[in-house]
Amino acid sequence: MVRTKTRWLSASEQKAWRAYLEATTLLFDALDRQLQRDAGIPHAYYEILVRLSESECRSMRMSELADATRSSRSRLSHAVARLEERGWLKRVECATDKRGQVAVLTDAGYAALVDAAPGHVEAVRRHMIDQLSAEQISQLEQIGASIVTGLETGECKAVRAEED
Amino acid sequence: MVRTKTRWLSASEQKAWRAYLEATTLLFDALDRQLQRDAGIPHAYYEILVRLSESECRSMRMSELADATRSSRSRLSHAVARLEERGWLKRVECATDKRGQVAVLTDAGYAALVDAAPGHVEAVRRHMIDQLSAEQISQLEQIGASIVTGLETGECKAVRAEED
DNA sequence: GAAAGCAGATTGAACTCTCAACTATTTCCC
DNA sequence: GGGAAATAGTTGAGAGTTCAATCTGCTTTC
Repeated sequence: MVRTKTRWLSASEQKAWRAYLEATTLLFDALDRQLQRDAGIPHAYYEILVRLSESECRSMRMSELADATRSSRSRLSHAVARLEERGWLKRVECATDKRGQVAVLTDAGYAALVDAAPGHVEAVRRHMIDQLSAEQISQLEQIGASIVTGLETGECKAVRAEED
Repeated sequence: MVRTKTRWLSASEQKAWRAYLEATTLLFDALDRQLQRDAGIPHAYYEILVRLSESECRSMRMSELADATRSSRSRLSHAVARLEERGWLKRVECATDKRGQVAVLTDAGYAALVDAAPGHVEAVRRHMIDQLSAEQISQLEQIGASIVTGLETGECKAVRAEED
């Protein structure tokens, strides 16, 4: 592999990257702590409950759920197993595909979510939304969307390029 | 504790939060994978090396390093232990405070960082910087700074408020 | 100048996440 | 139709993170 000259970050780019990194580290840690303390689950598990609660019949195929939560299949399997142990959801076989599993939120799981949501939303609001102007919030949405697009469309290209 | 009415997120606030969450999840996962693959360390460890490399004598007190990397003391202890096993840094006793330890980057650690940096910076550039306009980059810096400020100044207040 | 409390750092256990390997089923295609 | 390849999902091992407990040494206070 030919090593081309590294395009280092400019001073302003580095400053932005570090601010973003620092803010995100602090914020995500704070949110994880809040949820762990008040609901006994990490944020990743909370998201699983949220997605299930928002979908038809409070259920989703494992792979859909993995995509929706931006989680690996493996991570989701482990997480769902833990949540199942608590009785917050259950797995049932998929009717149309014998390989498939469908995760279904139970009433207990829904109740747990209803319980956890206010505290979590308050934390998101206090630590993030309330710190930003309306303008910044819409900027952040745009920024997030751009990054997501880049990562989604760039993956194949990137992988291929690295193999050259 | 009196439960006041939850201030749910508006549609636009929620959209922004989810875009940010999604982008960050994807981005951090991509960066972690890149570093793990090419340098054999997670991003948190990389940051430790960076901070040490930037400081006087390539060394820092453990607690300073923990603050600089926004890491818990415990996490840092474990991480430094791993990096020490590889010979990338070492711990020496602090001259002025017998409780203290100073982490020092070794030549091998510095070499590993020099090796890892180009790939990591390329990944940050490709997945984030290149996806954003110059304006968005400066917006993101501001947004990050605001969130950090909120979390730093808000912590004491928040804790106290919750105990009321 | 001793007791009490505080600060710096580490440890171990429990838990989450990643990676690679694996099973089972479906789809592709000749 | 039948074998190769792709898809769905799980599993176990190894590694990182968190939390609470602990240990040591500094500092405050009376």
